[in-house]
Parts: sequence; C-alpha cells; structure tokens
Amino acid sequence: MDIDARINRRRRRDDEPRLVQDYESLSPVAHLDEPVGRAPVFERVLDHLDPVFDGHLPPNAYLHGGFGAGKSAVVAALFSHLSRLVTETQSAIHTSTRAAGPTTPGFVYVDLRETTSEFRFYHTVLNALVDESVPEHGISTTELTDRLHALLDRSRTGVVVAVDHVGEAAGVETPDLVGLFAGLPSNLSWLAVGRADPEESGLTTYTATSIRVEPYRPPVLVDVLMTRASEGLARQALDHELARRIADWADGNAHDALTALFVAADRASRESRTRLTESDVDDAVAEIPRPSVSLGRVFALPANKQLVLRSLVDLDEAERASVTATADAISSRPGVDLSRGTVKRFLYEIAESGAVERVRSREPSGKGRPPSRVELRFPPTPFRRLYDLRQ
DNA sequence: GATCCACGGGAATACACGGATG
DNA sequence: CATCCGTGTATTCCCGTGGATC
Repeated sequence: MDIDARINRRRRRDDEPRLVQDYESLSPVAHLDEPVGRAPVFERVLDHLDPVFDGHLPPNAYLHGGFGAGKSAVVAALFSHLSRLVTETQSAIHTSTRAAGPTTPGFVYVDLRETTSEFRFYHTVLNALVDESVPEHGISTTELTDRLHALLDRSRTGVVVAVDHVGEAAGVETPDLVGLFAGLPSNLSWLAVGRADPEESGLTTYTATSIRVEPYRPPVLVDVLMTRASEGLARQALDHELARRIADWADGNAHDALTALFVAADRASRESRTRLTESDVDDAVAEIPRPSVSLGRVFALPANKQLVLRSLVDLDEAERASVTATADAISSRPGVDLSRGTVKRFLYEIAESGAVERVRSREPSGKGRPPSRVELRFPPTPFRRLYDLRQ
C-alpha cells in the first residue's frame, strides 16, 4: 500500500468503518510493488537477466502468457526495482569514485499501450535514461534518436528495455517494434512481453529465449485476492470461501478475479454493508463480459475517448440502438465538447481497440445497411468508479 | 519558428436490400 | 435465374488545421 492509501485510511477513522478503504489499491490495473504468488516467474526472469550482474547484456527475449497471468505485474515491479537499484548505485559511485561510469546496464520499462507513436516510444526510453526530463514538444523524433545514440555510444554497459503489451491491437505493431529497435544502437537488449505464443508473435527470429508464464492456480489466486482485500477493504470484509469462489470462476486470470472483487465490493459498499456476500460476488461476476478487454487498455485510451466511454456507460438501451444514435446521444451530453461526427468516429476507433464491440442489430426493418450497436467489452462499474475518481 | 498530435470534416468505400433487366 | 442498379446506411480513410509546448 502506498503512503496516500495509508493516510486516507487514517483520515476516515472517524467515519463508520468503511468497506472500501481505497479504490485505487483495489484497482485491477494497479500493480503491487511486490506481486503475490509469482516468485517462480521472478526467478526465471532474473535467471535470464543474470549476465547483467556481471555488467553484461542478456540476449533479447520474449515473456509470454495468457491474460491476467501476472506478466505485467512481474515485469513492471522487477524493472522498477532494478532501475532504482541502478540509479542508487550510480550516484553512490559518482560521489565516491568520481567519473567511474555505470557498471550495471540501465533498465527501462515501456508500455506499448501508452506508446502511440514512434516519437512516444523513443521519448519514453530517453526520458527514463536521463535525469532531466525530455521535452514533449518542439523536439523532433530524429533529435530523440540522435540523443539516444549519443547516450548509448557513451555507455559501457548498455540498457535493457522491457516492452509490455506487445501485439495487442493498438498503436505499435510487432514489425514496427523491431524497426524501432533497429533505430537504436546495438548495446541494447529488449524483453518483449505479450500474450501470443512465441511462434505467433513474429519475434522468434529476434529473440534467443522465451519465458512462459502459466496461469495462476486457484489457491494462489486466493492469496492474491486476500492480499488485495487486506489493502483496500475493511478488515474481515472478504472471507476465504468467497475468495475461493471468485478464484474458481476467474480461471487463472488475476485481472478478472480482481475486477470481480472490485465490483462486488462496490455493490456491498453501496448497500452500506461491511462484508461481501455471495450475491455480491455473483452479481459482480455477471457484470464482467467474457472475453473482456483489460481495464488497463481502456484507461490507456486518449482522454476524450475515455470521456466518450464514460458517457456511453450511462446511456440507456434506446440510446444505444445504433452507432449513429449512440454518437448523437453522447455528443449532446453536457460536458462532451465533441461534434457528433467525431464521437462517431471515436466509437468506431474504440471498437477497433477492443474496448467495445459492434454487434449487428435489427434484422429486417428499414432500408439501407443495417445498423450495429456497441456493446461494452469491459465491466462498467470499475471504469465509472476509477474514472470519476481521477477527474 | 519547430514539433507533435488531436480534431473535425468529409470523401471514398462497403454493404444490404429490393426492384429492374437480360 | 443470375446480374446489375439505385438508394440509403454504415464504415473506413485521409488530410488540413490549430493548440500546446519548447
């Protein structure tokens, strides 16, 4: 739990004991500093990275596993710790033995969900490697790669870049990714992270190793849930049996399990209860579409697209009859300052991203091409809550 | 003055259907 | 019967403009 969460928990001491202490630490997209139950995966990734501790670069690699298997949780946590370690030891070296260059490679974590352009990609990498922050405007993409070249040519040890969410239908396609790395010096090693099997990933010709992450087994998932509950919920709010119920349903997918916990807690909280019940869980589970898209992907959409979705989740069925009707309804909402045409295009683009799905509706009636309506591919409750919380 | 990118607007294209045509 | 055509929608695609920032 971070400090804000701790403080918030204290601040609410006067109130009734609240069921939901902190929505953010309950969020299925938030990764813990120390993920639960994935020790073997940590070990395998560390085995791969081992040369680093002798000051060498590991080969390129691909970490893969199903949705909600904990890939991001592990890699994000690991790289955050590693880069912290590097900066700490570097500054130590700097003060004691002046001018001795870094002895360990640098570590950068790039989330392709947030990488919508070549510029963003290089910007993220460069920004992670230098102390001062790199401007986001008024600087060209080639200027960024020039600086990266200069930086890496000077570096004796190079850098390891983790690239998460490779191959998710989004901005950067796999061939693009290979091209992006081709634009950088060779003392750089990458660790791609994605869902596809290695053969389908299109990466095998560039990687020496692949590491497979198995889905969570139910007992481990129960641990994950209990840990989250203890961070974000009142004491005793979730009993073991219910956690089991969620874990069994979630089928190894921690994202879905945590989402179910979130929705169930929200429901119980709205009814001012302090413990979750079976029907909370059943309702929660019913709200989660399967297959669903990761909430992380939804929250990675540009602000105005999230705004469109925020309106969308509040529309009634009639207003969702067709894409056109939906766009009309959304664009006429207070707070939405987008033209109807733009909303419409956004809806199509959001469908492209997988956050909503277009479904052919209406069989015979009317002329012309039959309309489709959009259906959510994510549960509305956590999106609403977290979105509103962040505004 | 440079750079990136979100928006808006609209053109181009695809699709469904029914009726006309060969 | 197979094909073409016209109409009305849905969907995709493209590009110029302007805001924000350095």
